[in-house]
Amino acid sequence: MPLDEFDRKILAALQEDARMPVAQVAEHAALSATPVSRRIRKLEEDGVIRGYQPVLDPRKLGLELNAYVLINLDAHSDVNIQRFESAIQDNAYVIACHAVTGDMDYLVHVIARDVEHLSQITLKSLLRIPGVRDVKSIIVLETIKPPLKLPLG
Amino acid sequence: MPLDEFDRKILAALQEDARMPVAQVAEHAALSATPVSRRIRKLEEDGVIRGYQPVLDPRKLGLELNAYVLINLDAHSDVNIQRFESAIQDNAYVIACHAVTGDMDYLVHVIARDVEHLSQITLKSLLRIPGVRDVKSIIVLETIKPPLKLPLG
DNA sequence: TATGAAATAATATAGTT
DNA sequence: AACTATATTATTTCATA
Repeated sequence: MPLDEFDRKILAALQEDARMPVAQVAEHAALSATPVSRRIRKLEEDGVIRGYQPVLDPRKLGLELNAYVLINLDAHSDVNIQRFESAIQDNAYVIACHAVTGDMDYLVHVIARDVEHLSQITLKSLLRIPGVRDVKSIIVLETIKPPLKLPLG
Repeated sequence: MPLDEFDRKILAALQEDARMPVAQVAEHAALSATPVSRRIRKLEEDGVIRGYQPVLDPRKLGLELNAYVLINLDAHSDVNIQRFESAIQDNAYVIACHAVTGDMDYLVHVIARDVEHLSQITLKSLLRIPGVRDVKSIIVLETIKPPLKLPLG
């Protein structure tokens, strides 16, 4: 079940364009369509490919502001953690969240329409989650490299 | 050219599964296949949909460790910035990078096989970029919410 | 100007070797 | 794994609101 060179070439091609026709993926992998089709299905079944997503332009959706918000809880009880993580799941403007090392507990990726909207999300949603002590916002000024591909080497 | 409710429903369906058949997207949007097909193409042409990506499981690719690395430059000359950003583009394990506010200049999302690999990336690649003064690593312990969807409301 | 239904074209999948 | 045949699916055409 480990990936071979064909699988890597297939994944690389799909990372270029997940809607690329199988025949074209096959060219990239120096294979014919049939085995590529079967391999893609196997990669899906094995959970290597978890799904397919459109890459949307946040600006075209009116979402101009990205921020990374570091959050601290005042007590790390199960209830607090449960409540925090559930509030995070429910907030559509929190597009990612990780528990992290260091003096802050969570790193939260927030996307917002503008500064006022970010402020509203921070003050009215994040800071009001019970157990949240402190938040520090890192605001994105410019995206140098957008998150698109994973390394396959 | 602003998005209407149909467009939002279409985008929401595609965010569930970008390979969903047009007929099925059409059901979600309470429309028939023809206009959905045309609307999707228009969304692509307008740059709202920038492309399509497979969602890969990093663990299945042997990438077990995520880190957010904050980086400081010692001088903000054009050369330094140019050199830094170009080095970032060339590094496949840097999967995203933003210029940010605060006392650090950049927030870099690194994905690595393990702690040793992260250490190697930090010491042998990032810290060796000319102009880099300081790095602070925030290591991801657990992903609470994986980055998948953008809010469409 | 945008839709829906039907016809056509493109593409993916299954069977066979 | 490839070739061929079949089945899905997408797109175009055309009539219409």
